[in-house]
Amino acid sequence: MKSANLYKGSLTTIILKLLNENDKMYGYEITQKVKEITNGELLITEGALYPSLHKLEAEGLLDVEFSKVNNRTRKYYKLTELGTQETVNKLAELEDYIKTMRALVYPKFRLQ
Amino acid sequence: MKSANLYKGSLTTIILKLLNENDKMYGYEITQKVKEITNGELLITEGALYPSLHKLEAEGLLDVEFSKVNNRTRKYYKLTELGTQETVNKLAELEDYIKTMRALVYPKFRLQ
DNA sequence: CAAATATACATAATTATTTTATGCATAAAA
DNA sequence: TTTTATGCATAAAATAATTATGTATATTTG
Repeated sequence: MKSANLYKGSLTTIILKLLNENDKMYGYEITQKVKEITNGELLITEGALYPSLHKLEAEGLLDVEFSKVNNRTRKYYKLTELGTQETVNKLAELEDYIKTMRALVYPKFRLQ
Repeated sequence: MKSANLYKGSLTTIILKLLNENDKMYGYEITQKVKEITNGELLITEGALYPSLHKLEAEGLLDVEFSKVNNRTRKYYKLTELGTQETVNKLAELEDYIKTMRALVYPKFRLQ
């Protein structure tokens, strides 16, 4: 997903949140949306994205729906009920992560 | 380092920053300090810590110094000049990461 | 006093995630 | 007509962490 490897482990959170915002999206669209929002800061590779989408689907967090546009196939993903719940969890985990990291790197932000 | 895998990729940043704050530390001390600062939120495993310290030393970011306390050996690490520079980079990367993730998960925080 | 816990380091096997490379296919632009 | 863009997918390799061990000494607890 990029050189700075802090993004490792963040892909699921990103996918779930984008789907929460956009109702339904297809893989390529996700890569472009992330590129756009981050001004090219973060580029999601297909080798990371597609396996991740497949896994989320297998876990029942995403539903799939195909459609053909301009003679090209799109595979749309959308959140299931369970996926929406997991989105909430993942966002909370992100907040915890940020809070904890701030406590570690800015001693003034000590927790407690 | 913990269940929530957002921490993957953050260990180097944590180690470097702690050494920047504390001048010199030994491995076990680092695990305890992280546990303390994060109120037990983040537990660094030895299997992750020691290989990471060895790698940072091999890259010339850390210097090593042994000392014997209460008949037990401690291996103290401290930042080299290069290590201090890298600390600055890692902290900047963390800020970028947080900024980018906020842009992704809170659309109101759009970059640009 | 014996057993458990804490201190202190280290590595190997496994697992998980990502990068890099490759493959297929169609459409649009240069 | 070749390159770039759109669209999916997977396999090999790299990276990083967890889990499981191993060694050794010190301290605490029952």
